[in-house]
Amino acid sequence: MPDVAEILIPLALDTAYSYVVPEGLALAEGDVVQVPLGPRETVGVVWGLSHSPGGSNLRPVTGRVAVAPLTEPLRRLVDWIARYTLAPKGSALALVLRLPDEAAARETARVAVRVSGKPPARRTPARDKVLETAADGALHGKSALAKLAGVSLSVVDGLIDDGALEAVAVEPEPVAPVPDPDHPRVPLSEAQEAAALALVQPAATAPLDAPHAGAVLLEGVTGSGKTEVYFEAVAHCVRAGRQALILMPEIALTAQFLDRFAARFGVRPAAWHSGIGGKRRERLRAAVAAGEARVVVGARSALFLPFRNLGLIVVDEEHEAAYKQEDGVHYHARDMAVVRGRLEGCPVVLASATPSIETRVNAERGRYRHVRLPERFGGRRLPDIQAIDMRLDGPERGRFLSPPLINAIKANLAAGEQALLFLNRRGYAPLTLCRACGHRYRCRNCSTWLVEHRFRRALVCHQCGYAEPRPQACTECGTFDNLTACGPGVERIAEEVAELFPDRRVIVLSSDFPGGAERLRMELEAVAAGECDIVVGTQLVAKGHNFPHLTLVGVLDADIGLTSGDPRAAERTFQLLQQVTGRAGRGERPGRALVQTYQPTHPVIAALLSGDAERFYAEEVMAREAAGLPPFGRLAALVVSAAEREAAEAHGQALARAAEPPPGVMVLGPAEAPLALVRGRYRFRLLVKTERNIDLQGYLRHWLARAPKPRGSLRVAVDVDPQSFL
DNA sequence: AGCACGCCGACT
DNA sequence: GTCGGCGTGCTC
Repeated sequence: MPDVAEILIPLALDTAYSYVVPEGLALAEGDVVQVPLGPRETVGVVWGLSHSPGGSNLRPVTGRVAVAPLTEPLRRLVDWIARYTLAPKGSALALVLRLPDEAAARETARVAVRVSGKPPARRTPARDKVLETAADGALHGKSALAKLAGVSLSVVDGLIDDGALEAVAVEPEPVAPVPDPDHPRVPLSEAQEAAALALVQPAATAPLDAPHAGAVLLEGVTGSGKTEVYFEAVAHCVRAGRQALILMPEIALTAQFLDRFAARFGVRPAAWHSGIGGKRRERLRAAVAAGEARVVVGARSALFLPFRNLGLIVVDEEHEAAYKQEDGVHYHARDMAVVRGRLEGCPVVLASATPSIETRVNAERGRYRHVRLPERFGGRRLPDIQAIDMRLDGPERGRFLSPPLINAIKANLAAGEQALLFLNRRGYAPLTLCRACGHRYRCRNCSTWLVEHRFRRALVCHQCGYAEPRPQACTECGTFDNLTACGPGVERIAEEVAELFPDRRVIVLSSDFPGGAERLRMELEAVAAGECDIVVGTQLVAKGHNFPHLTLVGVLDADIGLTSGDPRAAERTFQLLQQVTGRAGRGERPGRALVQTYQPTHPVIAALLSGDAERFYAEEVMAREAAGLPPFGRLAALVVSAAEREAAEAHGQALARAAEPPPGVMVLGPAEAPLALVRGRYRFRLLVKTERNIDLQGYLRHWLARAPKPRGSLRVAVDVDPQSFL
C-alpha cells in the first residue's frame, strides 16, 4: 500500500497536491521536498500523510530538501493566514518558504590568501605589488588585497595558481552572536521596573519562570523608556532559553537601535530586513531554525522566520502602517504576530506611544492586557502643548508664521536650542493660479491641483507624479509672469523663516529631498547632532531619528487632513500631531509645542491639547458605530449597472442573495445601497465591509466568478474607492 | 510562479 | 494573410 503525501506548493494554489512517496523515502509532516509540477520541479512542504490503496496514477515525490522542516505552529500559522486573509494556502506558504534564492547559490564563499613563501614562477610588476602588499604574512581578503595592491583580481588568482599565495577558506562572520541577558545596564526607573515585571508576570499568582502567553499593549509616551522595558522581557525570555523576535517598521531598524540593544545585551542582535540577502540571509534563517539565533530584530517579514523555540514577540511601534502588506497576501504583521504568539504559546508585546485604534479597542475589550508607562524617564516631562488660535493671533497677509510662534522661536534660538516647524505639505505652494484670468493649474490625469516646487521649478501632481515645468506665461490667457502661489508648503515656510532669521541655519526635510534617501539619512544625522537651528519638515520628521537638541515644535497648520473625507482622517491626524509634538523636550528643559489652528475646539485638536487620547478614541469608536461602520476595517463596493432600472435592481438583489461571505465579511443588501442614475445607466452598489486586512477587491472578483451571471447589457464591476478604506 | 491556449489589433 | 499583445486556466 503506497504512502501518499499531500504537498503544499508555495504558489497561488488553494489546495495541497497528492504525490506518491517513493519506497525508502521517510517523510514527516513539515518536511520540505522537491516535487514535479507540470514540466518542472518545485519545492513544497508535506502538509499531510496517508496510506492509500490507490494512488498509482500519482507522480512521485522527487526527494527531501536538506533544510529544517516547518514546525507545526508555523504550518498552522500558514493555514490560519490563508483562511483569515482569503488568500490561497500556497500563497500563505510562500511567505514562510521562500523559493531557493539563486543569488545565494551564485554567491561564492569568501576566500582569504596569505604568502606561502614559495617564490612565483614568473614575476611581473603587478605580481610584485601584490606580494609586497601581502608581505606581512597576514591573511588578506582576496578582493581586498587586489584592491589594496591596485591590481585586478586575476593577478591574485594567478599567484594562487602559481603557488605563491595560499588560499584559505574564511569562516563566515557569526550571524547571530549570543546576547547576555545579565549584561551590566543602567538601572530602570520604578515605573519601568513595574511595567517590565507586568510584562513577564501578569498577576502575583502567575509563575515567573513561564512567559505568559497572550497579547499585551505596552503604552508609553515617547521617551518613557518602552524599549528598555521590553528589553527586560527579552532578557527574561533569553534566560528561559527561548528565542525572542522584535519586529519593527523597516525605517526604525537603524544602527541607533542596534547599538541600544548592544548596550543592554553586550552584542548586536541578528537583524533581518529586506536589505539582507544572499548567503547571509540563508545563514541567518538556518541559525533561527537551529535555535542558535536567540534574538532577532527584523522588519515585517521576520515574522515568518522558522523559529524553533519562540518565547516572545515584540511588535515595536505597533501603530505603524508599514506593518500592513498590501500586495500579494494582504496581512497586517501586528495581527499575525498575535496569532503566531498564540500558536507558539508565547506572549506578544505591542509597544507604542500612540496605539492604533484597533489595538485600543482590543485592549479595552479585554482581549489584550494593557500596561502603561506613565511618564518620561528621568523625570522629563511631556512637552507643554498650546494652541495658537489663528483667528485671533494669525500672521499678516501672505505670511504663515503667527507672532506668538515667531516669539517662541526667537526665545528658543536665544537659548541655543533647535526648533522644528511642521507642515505636512511638500513643495512651495499647493495651488497656483493666474492673476489675470483666474486659471488654476490642475493635473491632466487626476482631479487634483498641481503643487509648485520652486526648487525644481516645476508644477507637480502629488497624486500621480505628473510634472510640468512652471510656465513663464499663463498657458490659458498668455499673460506673462502673473502666476501666483496660493497657500504654504515647506519650501515657502523655509523662505519665510530665512527672512525672519537670516543668520540661522535652516533645513527643509521632506520625502523629495534632493539627493535621495542616502543624503536624507545623512542630513537627519546632522540635524540630530545639532548642525542646524530650524528644521522645516513634513511628516518625515514625525518619527525615526531622535533630535536631542530639539525643544520647540511649531505645528503650522494642524487643520490639514481633518477634512479629507477619509473616515480615518481624524485618527491619522491625531496620531501624526501627537508624534510630532512629542518630539520636543528631549533636552534638559521640558519642551514646548505650539499648534496653529483655526479650529481650537475641534475634537482632534482638543484631544491633542488635553493629551486625553483614550477619550478621543472612545469617541471615535462610538462615532463609527453610530455611522454603521466597523471601528476599523475596510469597505469596497460591487457595482451593478444596466440601462434598465429593473434589470440592475434584480441582478443586484440576486448577487446580494448569492453572497456567502466568510466570517467577518459582510455584504450589505440593497437597503444600504440605493440605486443611482449615472451617465445614463442605473447603478446599484452593494457595499462590502470587513474588519480584516484582506484584499477585498480580489476577493470580490473571485466571488463574482461564482455568482449568477448577468444577462444582456448588464455590467458588474468591483469598485474600491480608496477614500472609503478605514 | 511558469507555461499553455486563445482571441483581437498592426504589420512583413 | 501572420506576429504578438496579455487575459484565463492548469499544474497532483
